[in-house]
Amino acid sequence: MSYHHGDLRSALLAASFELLAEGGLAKFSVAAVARRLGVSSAAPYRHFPDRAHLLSAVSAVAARDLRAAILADPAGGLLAVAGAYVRSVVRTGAGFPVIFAAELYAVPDDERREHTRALISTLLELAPGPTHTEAFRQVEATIAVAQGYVTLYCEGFFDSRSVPVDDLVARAVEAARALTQPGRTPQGTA
Amino acid sequence: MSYHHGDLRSALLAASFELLAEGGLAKFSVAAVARRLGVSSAAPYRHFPDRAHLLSAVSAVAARDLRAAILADPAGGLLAVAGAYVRSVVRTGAGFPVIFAAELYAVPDDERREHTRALISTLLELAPGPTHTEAFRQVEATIAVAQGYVTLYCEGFFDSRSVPVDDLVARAVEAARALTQPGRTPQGTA
DNA sequence: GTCTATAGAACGATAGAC
DNA sequence: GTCTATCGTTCTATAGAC
Repeated sequence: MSYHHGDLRSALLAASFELLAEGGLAKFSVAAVARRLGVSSAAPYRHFPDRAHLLSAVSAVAARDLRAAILADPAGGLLAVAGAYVRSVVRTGAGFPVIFAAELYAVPDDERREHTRALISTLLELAPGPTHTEAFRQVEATIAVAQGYVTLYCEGFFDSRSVPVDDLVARAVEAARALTQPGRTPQGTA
Repeated sequence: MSYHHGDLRSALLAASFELLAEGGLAKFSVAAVARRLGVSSAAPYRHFPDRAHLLSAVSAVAARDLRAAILADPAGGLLAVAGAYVRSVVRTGAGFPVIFAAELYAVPDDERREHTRALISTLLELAPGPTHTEAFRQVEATIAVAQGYVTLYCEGFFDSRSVPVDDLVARAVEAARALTQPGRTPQGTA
């Protein structure tokens, strides 16, 4: 080992996203990240005090980038949320289950908290409303269907070779469109 | 240790579901299952040759029970699929990501394959169609939204104390209703 | 059919050399 | 700031006693 990197911190984050995209949180480990970069397993601990803080930094970047992707999507509104979510998360492996991972709740990282707050705020602004509660439900449903497609895709339920990401995005957007289409009657489960 | 069980095999399956419901696949391990039952970590290997075969048996039971729950749901059709899926999977922890886990693909277990085949078959029969392809897409979307709600719920995105399972089920069913409502125009993403 | 004991691997994290 | 080396833990799986 003789790796001298200019910015190991950034490299660790990039490698973390690679690992997450390939195998999800299950395959993520500090050791694996270090291995991928050709540095010792101790090196990451110079930049992050422990595994949780590394994941927290990953969460912050994921939240920031996801928000940016949503705002840049020409579809706009919740359709942009669904489309950008599926496309981003399939690529980075870091969707809500990583961004809001339970193991991060107790990690005091102001930067992460600021980025996740901004993300949620943006999501709510993109929902048509009319009430705050209703907007929240619309965001919920949109993220749920997008995350659902991502989960099934990443777990191999779709044949990833025969279903390109673009098709997956299209299906999620189509589902999101149906979810918020006006004229339907939201009533009980009976 | 002095545990003599009449049917350790069944107990191992039950304990596996408990673990999955509490912590998902991440917290599942043969050792943890044994620990929960108060038996030695070697005991499970008398009933299952390895971890993959234990999980395969879990998958078979999950597929069978999920199919039964769907068929027993008075809502019928894809609404029953969404409702029963959310309710069952929140309780058992074993949804599609477990039933069709990638690590099971190479495990030759005829019983599991038969149960999963029957499940898929039932799902397709419940979709309104009209074409086979369209039915498949409808099932996909329904499972995606149901799995999405489950994922967000289990990852703690919802406050599990303030959102009872019944509410979660209701929201998923409502979303599924929107997904298959007639009159909408399935077109491209533009 | 369950136990004790153990081998071997992966991981989180730390100490100390450089 | 990275390395080597190491400790303690958890896990999968096997061997052998009972």
